[in-house]
Amino acid sequence: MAKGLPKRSEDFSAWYNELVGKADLAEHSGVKGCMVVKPYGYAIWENMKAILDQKFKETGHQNAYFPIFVPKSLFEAEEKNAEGFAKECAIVTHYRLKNDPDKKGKLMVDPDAKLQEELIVRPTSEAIIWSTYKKWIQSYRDLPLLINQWANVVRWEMRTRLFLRTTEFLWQEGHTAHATKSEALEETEKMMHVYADFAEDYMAMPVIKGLKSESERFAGAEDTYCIEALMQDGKALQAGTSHFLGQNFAKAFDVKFADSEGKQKYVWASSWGVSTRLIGGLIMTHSDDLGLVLPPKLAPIHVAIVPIYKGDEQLAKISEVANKLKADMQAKGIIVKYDDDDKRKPGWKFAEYEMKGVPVRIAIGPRDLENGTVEVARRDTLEKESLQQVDLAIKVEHLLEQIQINLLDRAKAYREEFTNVAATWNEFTELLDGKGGFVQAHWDGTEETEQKIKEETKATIRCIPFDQKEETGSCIYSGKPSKGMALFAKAY
RNA sequence: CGGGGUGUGGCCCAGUCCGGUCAAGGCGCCUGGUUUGGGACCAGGAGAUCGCAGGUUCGAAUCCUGCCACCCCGACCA
Repeated sequence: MAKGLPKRSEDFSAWYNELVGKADLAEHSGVKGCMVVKPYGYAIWENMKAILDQKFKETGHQNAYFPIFVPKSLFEAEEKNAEGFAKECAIVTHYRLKNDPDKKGKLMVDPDAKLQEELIVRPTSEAIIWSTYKKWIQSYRDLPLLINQWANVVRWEMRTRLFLRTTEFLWQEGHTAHATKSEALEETEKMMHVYADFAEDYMAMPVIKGLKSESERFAGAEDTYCIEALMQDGKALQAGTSHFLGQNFAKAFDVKFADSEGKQKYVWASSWGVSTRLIGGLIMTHSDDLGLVLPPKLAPIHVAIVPIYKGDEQLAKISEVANKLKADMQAKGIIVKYDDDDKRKPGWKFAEYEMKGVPVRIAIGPRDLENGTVEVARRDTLEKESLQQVDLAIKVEHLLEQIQINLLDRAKAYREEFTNVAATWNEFTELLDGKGGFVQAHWDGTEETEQKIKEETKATIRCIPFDQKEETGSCIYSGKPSKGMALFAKAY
């Protein structure tokens, strides 16, 4: 692994790009905008997935799987949804290749194999799923229908960045159907909280919960709830969304049920999703100029043990101690890698595990053998201390908990420092041009104002936070009356 | 879609302006040895039709034409 990263302070974007590569998380593939998620990066996703999946099941959802292709006629059924995604769709038009008569050894699309109806590669699955729900739902007894899907989707974006915005990405999408509006709203809200809890409890990434403005709302939704996180460069990241879909899809796909009185009614819906983008958020929340910093609850490896030795005999003695400590830690559910690879020197390994964000590193050398100690280094603070081998597993267990807490505290403190209230337009622009971060300000609630602010400052309304005191004021831009504050930021 | 850039062993890249032992260097890999408390060192070795297709020329990584791909910056977006 090559050494050294660009500094965050000098070029955040280059720092991020190189970190993703050097920490062995992902790389560009030969396909435009599409990434290869490498084993170490995928292990993080698997951890996220396992926890989220458990949370979905605890909240009553079941997993299912729907096709990657959506026939155009289904896709266009819900007009707003179709319109919103139309300009970023991959479309399958043919189903066969043939040998090119003009170019030996080359293939060409067989013009005779044109599909009667084009297939859209799903950018999201509402259409295909609601066309299926029509068959599944007849009675109020079939409701609520609570389904989640783990899948890949394709959105043909102009510009991509590893994890943050790739043409193909992995995600989960929940699609639920309910008998009443209030149930659907409750579900929408519940899943936003599930996401927020996951972000804080596992990713150690504090988020702001709120409502999207109309222009930022999901195409086809009545309301979009979201969680917004703040990255170390002062830009916001939309980390998850939960949509209240009203009866839009039920009407578009004619999904009705008979209520207990036998009356036919349209069902109410929600959909919600998070993606591999969370990994980008994880990176940009905690990592430093030495590399990745991972919260223990998501780290593929909790502890790396590095032996420091001269000769096979000494290595054998160290290995004996290391393996015993490893077994003790594993018994507590700690994931330990004992790295006795003789081809790498300790210094190389130290740098490598720092780059990969392993929360705790333990070094064991001849001095430690004599003293019954080990050297314990924590990734978050880079502090090192010598600890007695006795009860090490318990100490490491506590240390991992402390690291998890510290990362969240640190991220919260950062966010607090970079969340400011602007009372005047001057303050507003100065904050956005200067330190960046979230800026709370009164907004008149109109799309025109939102658009003008975006044009002049590049900042968008990330959300109207739920957690704010009722307070009237006047719009930062137009001076018109405002019923509350919106949260602005430049965003990814 | 605009602007910029890049394409040379597995990876990073020199060389391209000015055509001629130019296919260099570093990392990695293989062999052997010495090393090991913050990215070791020595010796030897393997590995490239220089993105693709044409063209100019005695001769092309280098010049010309066309094409393709990817990256970065913007607009758009999770």
